[in-house]
Amino acid sequence: MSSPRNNSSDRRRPGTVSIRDVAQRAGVSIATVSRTVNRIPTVNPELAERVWKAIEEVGYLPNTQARALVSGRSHMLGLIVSEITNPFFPELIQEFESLAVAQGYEVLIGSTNYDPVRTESLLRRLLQRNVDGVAIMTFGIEEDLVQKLVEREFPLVFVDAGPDLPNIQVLKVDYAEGIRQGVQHLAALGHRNIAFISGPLSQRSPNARREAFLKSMAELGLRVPPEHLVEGNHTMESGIVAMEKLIALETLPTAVMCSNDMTAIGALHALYRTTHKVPEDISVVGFDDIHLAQFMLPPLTTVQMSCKDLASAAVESLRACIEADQSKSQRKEWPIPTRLVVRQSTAFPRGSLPARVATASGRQSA
Amino acid sequence: MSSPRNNSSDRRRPGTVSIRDVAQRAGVSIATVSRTVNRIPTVNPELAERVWKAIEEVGYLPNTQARALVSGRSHMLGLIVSEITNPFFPELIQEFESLAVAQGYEVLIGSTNYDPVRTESLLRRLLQRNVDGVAIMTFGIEEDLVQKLVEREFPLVFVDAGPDLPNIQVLKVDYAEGIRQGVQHLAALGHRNIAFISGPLSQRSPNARREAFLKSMAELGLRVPPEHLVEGNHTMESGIVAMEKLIALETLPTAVMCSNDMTAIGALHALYRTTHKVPEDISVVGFDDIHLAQFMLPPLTTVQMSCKDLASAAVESLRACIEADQSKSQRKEWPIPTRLVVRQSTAFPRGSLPARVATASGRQSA
DNA sequence: ATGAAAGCGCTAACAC
DNA sequence: GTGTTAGCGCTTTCAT
Repeated sequence: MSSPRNNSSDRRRPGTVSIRDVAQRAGVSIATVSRTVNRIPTVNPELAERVWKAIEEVGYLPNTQARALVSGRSHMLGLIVSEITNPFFPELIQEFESLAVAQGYEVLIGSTNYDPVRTESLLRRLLQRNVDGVAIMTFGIEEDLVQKLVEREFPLVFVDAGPDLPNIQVLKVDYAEGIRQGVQHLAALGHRNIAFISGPLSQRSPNARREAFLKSMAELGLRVPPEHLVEGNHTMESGIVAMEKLIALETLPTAVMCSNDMTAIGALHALYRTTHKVPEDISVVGFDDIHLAQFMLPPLTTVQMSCKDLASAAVESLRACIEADQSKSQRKEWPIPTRLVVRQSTAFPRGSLPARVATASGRQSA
Repeated sequence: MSSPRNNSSDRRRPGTVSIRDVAQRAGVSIATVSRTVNRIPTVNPELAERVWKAIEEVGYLPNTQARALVSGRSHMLGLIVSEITNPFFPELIQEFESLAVAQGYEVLIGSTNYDPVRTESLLRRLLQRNVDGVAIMTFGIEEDLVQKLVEREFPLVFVDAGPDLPNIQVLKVDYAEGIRQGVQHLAALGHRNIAFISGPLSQRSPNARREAFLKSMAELGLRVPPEHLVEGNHTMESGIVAMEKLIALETLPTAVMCSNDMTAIGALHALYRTTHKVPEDISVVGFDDIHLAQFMLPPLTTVQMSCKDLASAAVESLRACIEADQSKSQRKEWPIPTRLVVRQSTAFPRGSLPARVATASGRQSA
């Protein structure tokens, strides 16, 4: 009658206790322990008490892997970003993680680094790990790579755009409105000559931002000469390069709208190396409102795309998708609002009456 | 004789194929499939061929959870950082992740946000997920929280310091040398009046840096008045506050050494708001060499503590620990070197002969 | 209400 | 060399 299993044998890590240890200690079956842990209401309160006590005593922690294996749900979420060193993402990740953990999910983070090979292997890893859902927050990913996830009907959430399929959620950032907020702000200050530094136009979201800029300008009846449209790639370095191109122009625009904050920060740096002062000679507006923006010199006026909104919509939509009856889950779009945050990188264009007033009152230079 | 198991039943995700599907398709047993996948050399090449073909055809991906359950190894590594939004960490994470993935490990990232409650739950999650090892890169964590990990003999790697136990690896950053490099650089330029902005002194590593500063100054026979020792908390905000305290002093030091880059960046900001110019009036040195440092205005002179070195030592030591015979794994220290990166936030103190020369040659102002 | 037992997908003895 | 089988730790019928 002796049990063939020896609890302290095998490759088990020392100190690891299983459900059986708890059952034995509490003098109940493992089923009862399982039910107690999962708070099934039918367990006798007295037994439950004993079980909890035993759990405490032996330091039992349910093994997530085993749970996942039998339940078919891993309680892990995949989060795919383009590049973790881009300051926009850590803030998003942090928020996403907090929310996910609060809902009982673990997060597997992967960055594509814009490398399709890396992305492919990343997706395979997520599949093998059996994540319950994946948030693809890369602002541009090759659609065919996502094919496998789609086939297996993984709940998926995209930013901006995604295949038109069931089980897919899309976070729609209102670029049109966000960019318009920036442009209108500049126009309201009196700017007519506004340049735009875009992100990589091979991607969807940067493209949407550029289109939004052109549309906003057209709405105001403002012309945008082609040389005022410079392509960057959303890095600070590319912002520097792009701004240098603008500086080399015969006539400097009086304001620059940027596709994201890092670009704007690059522009600020390029300008710092010249005699042009921000905002006196030229105004700069960013997009994203990353943490850094408020600490720039001068603090950056920018359009806020709330990380919190983005992250919470992502987690929420995935959770809904996962926990809903599979059959009735369907594509849904979640609007993500934007708002203008006015700081000190924008001002009236030099030479306008309000600018002179501002100058007279000491705003001009430190 | 009909199989009781129906492959397309249950909660299994559509498109999921198991080892049995492959076995059936290839006309072999599941054991042979397993052996093939795990590249056991004894399998008949002809059969292996058939198995690989079947795998390809049905799109089989081994289920990591099941593997982990039976093998006792999850192939997951925990990575604990203090705060993912601190720019130092994303770079570390990125490197750590790349290396871990290259070794076949997944990474579970957690940030403590300096919150013991959060940290506790984080550690519990890692335990439940059965990670194979944990890197604690927080520069300061309550030791008793790590107790459970230690008990279960999880391979652990710490930065700077950790309990003196087997299975524990320690990454020793050579602060003494790093800080000395910074101080010597300043001294070589002619600075005698050097202040220090520290990190939170309740933590080990900031303390070590401060001690190193005092020692380096003493070595040079330089006195440090108490008001030149300001405590910050390694954030940009605290750097601003600390620098403001220094600015309020009767005589401004001619140079400031900072405990980390974010602090130094804060100092730069505080100075920007005044009439004091960097580096003409005051030199600033950071520590870490985060990505941002090179893009500051002016680019920050700093002491590099290589993320790559740190990450690779962490992954390598964990891997060694995990894959080694448990019995012979023992505490080991891994030295992490530092090196000075001279940029443009440091110069000769104003009034010294070389400074006048520099001024004359147009270095003074833009 | 509780326990026994059947698996979840896989690896590793153990037979042949 | 290959197949059979016993679990890994857990959840969940199905009896009782």
